Amino acid sequence: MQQESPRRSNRERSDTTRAAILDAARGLFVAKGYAETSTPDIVSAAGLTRGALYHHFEDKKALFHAVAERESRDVAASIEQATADGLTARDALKVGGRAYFEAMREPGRIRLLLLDGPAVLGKHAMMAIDAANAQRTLEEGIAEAMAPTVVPADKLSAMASLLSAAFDRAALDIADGASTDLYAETIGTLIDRMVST
Amino acid sequence: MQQESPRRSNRERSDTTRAAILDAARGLFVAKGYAETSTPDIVSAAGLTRGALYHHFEDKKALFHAVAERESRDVAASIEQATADGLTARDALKVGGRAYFEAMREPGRIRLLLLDGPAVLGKHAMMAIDAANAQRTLEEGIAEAMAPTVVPADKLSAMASLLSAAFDRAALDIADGASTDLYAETIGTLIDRMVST
DNA sequence: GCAATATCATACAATCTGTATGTATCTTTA
DNA sequence: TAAAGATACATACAGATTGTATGATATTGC
Repeated sequence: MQQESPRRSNRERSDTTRAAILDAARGLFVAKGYAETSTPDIVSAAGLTRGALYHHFEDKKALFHAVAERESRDVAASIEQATADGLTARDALKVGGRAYFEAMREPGRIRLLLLDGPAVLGKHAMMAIDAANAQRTLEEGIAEAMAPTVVPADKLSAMASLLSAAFDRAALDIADGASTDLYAETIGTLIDRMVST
Repeated sequence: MQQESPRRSNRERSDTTRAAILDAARGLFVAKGYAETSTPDIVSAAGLTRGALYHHFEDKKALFHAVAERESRDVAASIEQATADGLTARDALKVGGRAYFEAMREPGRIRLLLLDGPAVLGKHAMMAIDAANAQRTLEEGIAEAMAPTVVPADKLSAMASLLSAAFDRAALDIADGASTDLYAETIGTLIDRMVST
């Protein structure tokens, strides 16, 4: 019979309990929503107590922030991986969009990142979480796709924001049963026409 | 000195207290958000007690639903008024969009309809509230603008959804300080190119 | 090895939500 | 029109939740 773990470093202890809390919280936030999920539920699912939770996280909102942040990083990683190779800017936008749809099909991400996130953390915090760079990536993609035409920065920003909103809505509709292919094609046409001079 | 109101019908009593609760709730939901607003706060602001609130509304969520519904009706009325005259379908889309931006500048509407609404009531309930017809109106406008080209229903639905998402995002960005003219122009171009055959 | 600190559990105070109950006012009807 | 019932609203209560304060145990630095 093995000893339970005669000596674990603080770092190691913190990492495992933080991960346990994050995992349990994510599961419940996804299943019941942020508001309907209680901290007793979370720590109970994690096999801990509320003391651990409030030691590692400022409050319930900070815990949600950490969950959303990790989720957003995972989404960003999926997209980055899909668009790694040498594509034209226009194709990179389309391929990245499809990768985004695919990533957002992971159950719960819609709720975490598109529904509860903006309400709980505010639009500004969600934008900061949003890979912190999705907007910039889109702007660069659009600018490159429209080259050599030069678009003013504010106009470019507006186009990127609108395109990003379209991607988000597409993910929502797809989660509601709409066809991924239909939306990929519709957005593809939208991109083509938007960047055409 | 006037008598306070020696006799008021039940209908009249209900209407005034319902309105008082709705007004107070709207103000607090807008100022602090749904989650941070307590029912004691609401009825205190309305000069009533929680008994009245729970008599007229099933629960706090139902009260929010009523507030959001009224707000959405007001927005829809503004748009309808702006697009009443005989415009081409394409222009009606643009004018309607601008009217939407203008209507959404009314403080609080962003938070009620675009941030808290989807999280508190769910995407489905918000779509049902959404004038119940905004999506349909957009679909008709797009179809008419693209005539005589005939677009399959599901594709039309996708286009309308994406356009609606763009309008929502534009309203959000404008509330954050972006230029209304810039977004009106950018979306106008988007519409032109989207409906061009 | 011992003080200092980090990790986590337990206990507590302040709210908040929804319901149950009570009272006054209005409406129906015999 | 007077009693009976329904409606409008206030008050009281039970259960649950959040954040904090305090306590115990394990780890780390000196």
